[in-house]
Amino acid sequence: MADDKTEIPYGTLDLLILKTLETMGPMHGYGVARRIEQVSENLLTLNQGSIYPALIRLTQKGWIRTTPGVSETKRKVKFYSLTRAGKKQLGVEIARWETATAVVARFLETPS
Amino acid sequence: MADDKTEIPYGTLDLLILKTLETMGPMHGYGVARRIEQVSENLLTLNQGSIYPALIRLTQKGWIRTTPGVSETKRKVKFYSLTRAGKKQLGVEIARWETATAVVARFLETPS
DNA sequence: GTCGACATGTGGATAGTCTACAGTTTCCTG
DNA sequence: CAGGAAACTGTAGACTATCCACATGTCGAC
Repeated sequence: MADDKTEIPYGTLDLLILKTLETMGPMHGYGVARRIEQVSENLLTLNQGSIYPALIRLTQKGWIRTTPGVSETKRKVKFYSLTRAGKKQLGVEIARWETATAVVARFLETPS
Repeated sequence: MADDKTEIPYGTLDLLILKTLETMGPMHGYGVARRIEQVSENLLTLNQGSIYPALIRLTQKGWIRTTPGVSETKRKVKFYSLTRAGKKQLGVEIARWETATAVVARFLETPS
């Protein structure tokens, strides 16, 4: 039991959030979390304890910005959206991820 | 700023070590580190402070075993080799890595 | 009015990397 | 043969990003 559960690959949450905002436009945190679970077909379960600290971190770095608004369900929420710096950062993160996977792939290709 | 330097993707060091030992047979820690840097074409720089704790961790989990020996350069070294459990674990780690990359890839495929 | 889903947050634990230091052995060079 | 470089093993402490568990508040439905 228990542990076929895949967790967010360490360090990729920023990437996933930025990409989600780029794809979907402004969203509130809860919605981002839902979207991430949905796209991953529930392979990833995203705790609140992960998403909000991450959003705060990204805001502090200037990659996303919040604007107050009202959700589809009429609740007051913070909408997060990509800044220009965030869009640039997304490119950086994608490149980093691709480098990382390429390196690991090179090991796995090696025949035993 | 400064760094385009790629670090070991968090959590993959075990995988890289196990795979290296599977591919190369018994090696000492220093050799494993060198091999990892070499295969990655120096994209990854593996600190001693990372490799030895990892080797100890893997030993404690029973995935690798040490035998004393002598290196090609005539120094007394510990040779590390895969145990049967380690070989099995390697399969687990590979599967986990592939799941993780597949999930992230699904996000990146999404057109902006 | 209260209950459940929506929504945002915080505190502490955990884990795996990093930097930086410390030490031994063998070979090479002057 | 002294001294240093390179091979080789290790430890301590910081840091970062995730996790789990808890706390708070809003709104619509019943």
